Amino acid sequence: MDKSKIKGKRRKQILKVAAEIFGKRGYWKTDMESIAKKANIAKGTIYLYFKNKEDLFLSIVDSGLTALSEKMEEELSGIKDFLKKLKRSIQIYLEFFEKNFVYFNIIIQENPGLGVKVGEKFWKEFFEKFRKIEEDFRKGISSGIIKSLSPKDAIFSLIGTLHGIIHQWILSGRRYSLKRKANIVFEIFVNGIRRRK
Amino acid sequence: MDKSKIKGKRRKQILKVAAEIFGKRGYWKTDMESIAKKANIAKGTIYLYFKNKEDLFLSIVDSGLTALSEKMEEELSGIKDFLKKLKRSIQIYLEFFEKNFVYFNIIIQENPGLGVKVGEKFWKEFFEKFRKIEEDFRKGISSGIIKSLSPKDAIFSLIGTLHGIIHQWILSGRRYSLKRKANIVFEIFVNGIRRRK
Amino acid sequence: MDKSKIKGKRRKQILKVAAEIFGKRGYWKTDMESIAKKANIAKGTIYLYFKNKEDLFLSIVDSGLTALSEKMEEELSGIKDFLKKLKRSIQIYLEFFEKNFVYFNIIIQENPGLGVKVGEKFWKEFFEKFRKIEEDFRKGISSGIIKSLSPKDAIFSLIGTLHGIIHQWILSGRRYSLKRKANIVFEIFVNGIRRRK
Amino acid sequence: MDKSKIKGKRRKQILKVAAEIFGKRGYWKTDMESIAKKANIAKGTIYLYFKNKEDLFLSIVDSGLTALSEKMEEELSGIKDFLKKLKRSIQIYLEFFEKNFVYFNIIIQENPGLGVKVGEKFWKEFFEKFRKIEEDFRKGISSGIIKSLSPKDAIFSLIGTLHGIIHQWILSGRRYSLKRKANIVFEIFVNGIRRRK
DNA sequence: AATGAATGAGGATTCATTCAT
DNA sequence: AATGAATGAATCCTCATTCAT
Repeated sequence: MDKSKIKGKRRKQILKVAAEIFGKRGYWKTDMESIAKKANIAKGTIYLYFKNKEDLFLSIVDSGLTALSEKMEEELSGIKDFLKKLKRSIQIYLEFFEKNFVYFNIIIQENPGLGVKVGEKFWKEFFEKFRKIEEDFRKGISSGIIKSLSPKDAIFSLIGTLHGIIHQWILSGRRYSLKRKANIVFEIFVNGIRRRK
Repeated sequence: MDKSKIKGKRRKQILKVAAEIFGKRGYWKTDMESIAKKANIAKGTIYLYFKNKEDLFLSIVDSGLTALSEKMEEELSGIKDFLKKLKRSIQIYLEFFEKNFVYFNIIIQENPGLGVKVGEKFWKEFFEKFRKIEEDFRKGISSGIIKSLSPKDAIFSLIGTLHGIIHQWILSGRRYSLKRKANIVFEIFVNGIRRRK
Repeated sequence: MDKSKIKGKRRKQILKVAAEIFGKRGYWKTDMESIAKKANIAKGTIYLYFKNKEDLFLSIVDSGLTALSEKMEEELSGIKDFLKKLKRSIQIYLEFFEKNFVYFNIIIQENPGLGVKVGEKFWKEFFEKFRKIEEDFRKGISSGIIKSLSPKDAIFSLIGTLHGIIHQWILSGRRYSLKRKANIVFEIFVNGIRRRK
Repeated sequence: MDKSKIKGKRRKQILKVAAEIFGKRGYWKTDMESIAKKANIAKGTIYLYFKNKEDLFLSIVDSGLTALSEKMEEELSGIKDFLKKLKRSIQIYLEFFEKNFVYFNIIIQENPGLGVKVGEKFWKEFFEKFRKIEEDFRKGISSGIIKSLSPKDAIFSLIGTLHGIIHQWILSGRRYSLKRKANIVFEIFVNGIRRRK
């Protein structure tokens, strides 16, 4: 393994450990010392890979958003039918946070009051990448499958619904399978937007 | 005006000022000094009314939740019809956060990493008080008005949808009337849960 | 004693203690903890009176320069004769650093590499206030008492000579009276080292 | 070229680069990383040639003092006449710092608060080597050329005057030739500022 | 009750130095 | 000899909380 690979590995190791702690304690209750200790490295080493605490945190957010984005891109590219695409999106979303539930706190809830607001970052960047979904909604509307409503309203409602369901799952102690809830979200959401004759 | 009333007044003044700053800067970026200054009192005075920073913050959360609860209790008591009640609930919810939008950050988004988690507090306490809604859902199901689904799923979906819509409103710079969105939320949510023949 | 007086006193106490330590160890080897300890106060207290370490240091420089300036202003105002004035200036200068010799390190030698360079500050600000000396030199030249040479060259030579003498005094362990050297400096500067018949 | 020569070369290269940075930023604001980068070597390599940062710095001081000493030794050996010797000394001194002005900061001004004080080192070592000058002064006195004054006072005054002039030159942005000031220094020092009829 | 000066634990960050490769 | 990743001691500064007045 060459050096750059090792460097990448170390970086990832820090990201992983830090995500776990940030996810558990939140940005402000997490100190660099804890991350270093858990990663079995010295405090200073973190600063070789990340400019500062904020940079480390935002790198986690970024890597999370990127992972989710890529997963979606990859899985949805082949699906043409709007409703099937929607259903698969919901599944992927829930699967992702079931598997990476620490990211839910980090990406969605955490509001570190930094220069960049993470919540904002999520809502903006995520939808930047998924402007296609907005496009899909538009097509769905024009094809008569779904009601004539603002695509933005629809998307924010959907994401909101998903977050509500994830929240419930976390509060209940994550004792059931989150991705099984995909059907319910789909059912509630779609039969609300589906046009009836 | 007797002393206890004055004391109550001073307390409320602090709560109000603190809510504003917490709402703007978040829990961790807010310092007691700023609150004292904005309230034109000495730092030490805050500690006569609140045990510590956390207590002050949670008192704001409480007062917010109480205000919202009371408003709902008051407005919904006379309504019998489930769908009308639901619609009014949505309206009140949106009206409340349009008027008190700083509370959205405080009650919903802020995750101070304190002993008591605020998000948790919200989802738990709020629904504690609104167990009635769950009851209403049950009735709605048994009367055949709505589909047979878990009341919890339904409520979390609804609240999630509402938060999504509020989020969108905040990100857009609060440039439109939030309560006008009540119809859309109702439409999306209800026509999803309404049973069709 | 009213509060502002007490506050002024505390400030001066910190300045005094800090000057001593900065003078002994230099800017970079001095840590805030040491100053606090020697002043019998908490670290944080220093920050109530000074924005940061740099501010504290520059305040010392300022207070030193001001004290020296005021002393000179006060003592020289009544003297008309150029050579007498010059002699008195030399005496005051040497007396000042004999009494406040820690300031010699701080004001003259220390080069903390801060935004404001202290040496520069000294040479500039000090002479700003003593532009009169330059004026006096000009008069001395036009009246034929002294040679026709650049006043700036003369002043820098004089100050340089004084610093050389102070340096020698410090290196020798300050075992003799510095102000007794005033005559020698005056003699060398005014008449030179060459013997006249 | 044999190995020891290469080693000497590498050492000199580091000294040169380090002198430049130390001269510009001062001891404390200079970090080993910057020196390594500018010298196109690894940080660790510096430690093969110098024990530590302090050693590197003091080596620069030494090399500077040695260069100046050797230059003087070389140029003054043939001159017998005291005043001519004095004049040439002044010229060499100014020439040296005009050419190597970064050394002025390093040798004269910098006060790193190290175990060995550089200023002290300068005044002591330099005069150690130039005890001859003291001897010359003594001869000058006994031959009646110069006044009967303490040779130490005279030398410290001279060096002080020179430093004042160099300081002025640096503050003015080094926009004129420093060695041209040799005459003025000589004139002031030897004959004083008083006009003779 | 109110004040605000004082406290000091806590935490981010830097950087000289080491050492395995 | 050379490297540069890793170390961790050192240090500045913040801010919630206390308490004498």
